[in-house]
Amino acid sequence: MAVTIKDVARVAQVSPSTVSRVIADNPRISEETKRRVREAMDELGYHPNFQARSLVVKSTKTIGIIMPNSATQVLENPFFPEVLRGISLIARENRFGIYLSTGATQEEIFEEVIQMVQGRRVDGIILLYSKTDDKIMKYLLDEDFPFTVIGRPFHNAERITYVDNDNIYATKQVTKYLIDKGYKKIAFIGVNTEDVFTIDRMEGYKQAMEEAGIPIKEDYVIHEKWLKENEKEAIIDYFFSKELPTAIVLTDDFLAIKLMSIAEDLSIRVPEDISLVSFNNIMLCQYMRPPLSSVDINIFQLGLEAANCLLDKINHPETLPKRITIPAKMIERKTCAKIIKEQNE
Amino acid sequence: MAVTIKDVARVAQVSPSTVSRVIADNPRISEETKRRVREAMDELGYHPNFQARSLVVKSTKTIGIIMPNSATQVLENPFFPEVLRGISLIARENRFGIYLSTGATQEEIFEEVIQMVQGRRVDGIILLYSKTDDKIMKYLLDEDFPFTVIGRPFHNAERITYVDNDNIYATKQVTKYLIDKGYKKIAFIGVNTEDVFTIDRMEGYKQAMEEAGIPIKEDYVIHEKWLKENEKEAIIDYFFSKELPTAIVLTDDFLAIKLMSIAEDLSIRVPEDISLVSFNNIMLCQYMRPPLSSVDINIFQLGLEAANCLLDKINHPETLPKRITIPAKMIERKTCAKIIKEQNE
DNA sequence: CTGAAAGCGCTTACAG
DNA sequence: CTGAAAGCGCTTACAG
Repeated sequence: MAVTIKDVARVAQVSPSTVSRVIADNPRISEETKRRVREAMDELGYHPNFQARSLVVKSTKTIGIIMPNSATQVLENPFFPEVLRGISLIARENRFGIYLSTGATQEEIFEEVIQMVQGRRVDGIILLYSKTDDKIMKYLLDEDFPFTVIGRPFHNAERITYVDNDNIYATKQVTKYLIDKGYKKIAFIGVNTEDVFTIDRMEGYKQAMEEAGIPIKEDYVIHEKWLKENEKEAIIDYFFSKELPTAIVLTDDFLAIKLMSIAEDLSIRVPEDISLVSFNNIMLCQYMRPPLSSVDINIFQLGLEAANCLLDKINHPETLPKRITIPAKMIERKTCAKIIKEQNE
Repeated sequence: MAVTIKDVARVAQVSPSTVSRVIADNPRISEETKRRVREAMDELGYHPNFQARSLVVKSTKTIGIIMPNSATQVLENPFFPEVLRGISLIARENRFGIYLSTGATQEEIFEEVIQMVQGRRVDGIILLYSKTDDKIMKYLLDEDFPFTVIGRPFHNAERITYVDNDNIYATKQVTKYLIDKGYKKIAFIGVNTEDVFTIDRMEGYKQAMEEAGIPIKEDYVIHEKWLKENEKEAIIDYFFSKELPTAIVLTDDFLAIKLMSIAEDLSIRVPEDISLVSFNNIMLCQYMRPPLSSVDINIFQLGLEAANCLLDKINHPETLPKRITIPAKMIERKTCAKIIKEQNE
């Protein structure tokens, strides 16, 4: 059986209370007995039992991380490991552990969240995504449980601490960049009604277009599913059924990479025939040919700050909700042509 | 404060013991009182406290996952999310939670492992990697703590349950495939002395070459670092300082993708001038141009089986160590030329 | 400076 | 079929 505080007490010839106090390095214990107790601990190979400690101090020193549902392939995206790396850094520095959700559907995940908070498995939660329709945030808010979200909450944002890029602004800038080069036939690929960040990015695209006085063609705003789920043939048909855009803003590098491969098959040249800018700046962007221009959203930083905010909330429950904005920066590579001049039809 | 078993007992007019028994669905409790207790639980919104339960039953219902150290960029690799998806599936089915390591260095990770097992934070551990030099496995073995590894343990393999591909065999097949096409100047990129799987893959390469009677040129066996860490210029120099291989086996898709981009810059054509096969078959392979031939190692399955084995070990501590081999299968795409005939120099 | 006692929220023999 | 009691391994007032 594992060695407990009692065993140590016996060997060190003190009471269990005293052993507990030297673990906490209580200043009221004499150096002499601290030494003796520590010796005993080493001798026996004592390690405190976490469960027991948690039970009495009512803190688990672990943070729960809710991933997007693993049934989809969102996880193929390097976003996830990178954000985890940021969170890990802070967790480790503060000696917190990480407890991960495993649910495959929204419903399962919701159940897990309830388990985590009611079962006192974690001290706080980081939501790795923000959906337009999600019971979790509301639940957490109602329970007044510490949490933080990566992305902009669709509801109750003013009551929630979250960290996000300014997606509207960033996409506006990117679109402007294209407009300034002279493009007018600019499409936007990758909205979906569930993910708030895609909605924000679309909004930024629209604002830039409007400010430039370029009318937005409805079939230039394209749902993420269209590129993700369609067979190559369907996409090709689409491309040839209407006037091709000359530049495209995409919400995700993966979409851009898929599109580039299709373009190549169709002998549509990037950037000569069509310019591309996407988001996330995954490592692979630089290895594409041509190398892909992409907005670096600082995923690591997103995770790091989310963890920081959460710990802050856990340690100071009264801190007010706040928003942290992580800068995003376009990395120019070779998928956008130089200045061109385009007629508006 | 959270509602406890006592609160439920009071409302349902039974003893706490009885409430505990209806939670466990003990058959000795009458349906009538079960109903009453459950009503009380619903009414109060009762959820069992996990810490307390763990403490007495001495089981945490959570498995620890040890990731490779997050200081490096290994995590950029989609291997990780995918293996996690497999583990999650099994964990969830068995109502186990997942506790994740956060360490950035080998030493930190080792400390964490000790915490996990001594602090009774987890019931068992899955090691996501196998290194040639690693104290963790030895420690776990000495402690007789349930664990499972993904990859082949370099030491004590006969005493450890692990799941792996047959990397030697798989690489041998791939190399043979190239040899059968008529290649002789075949290089191997991506060994490193730390990761057992790269050593196994190199071994397979060597065996195939030897069996075909093709002498192995030393500078055709190339360390992973060479491609990962060098600047483009250094790599270019290297390529032109010696006779170019006509085919290359790479241990990882990322290496292949990087190499393809460099080749394109040098106007070395794939597959006309140089054929390529790599490992992992990440989603992006199909979007490369030309689409990259790669060995599908079934990452999801690797995770799933590792979790299965671990649960088996947790539930039946006496089960003997075993090895599970997950099949690997080369997905032929367009990076290997058709039959050619090559002179051996 | 240190110890005895109570308690965190559960489970599980033991008894009836 | 159900309850009282002891205990899991800790921490922390309270007392001295």
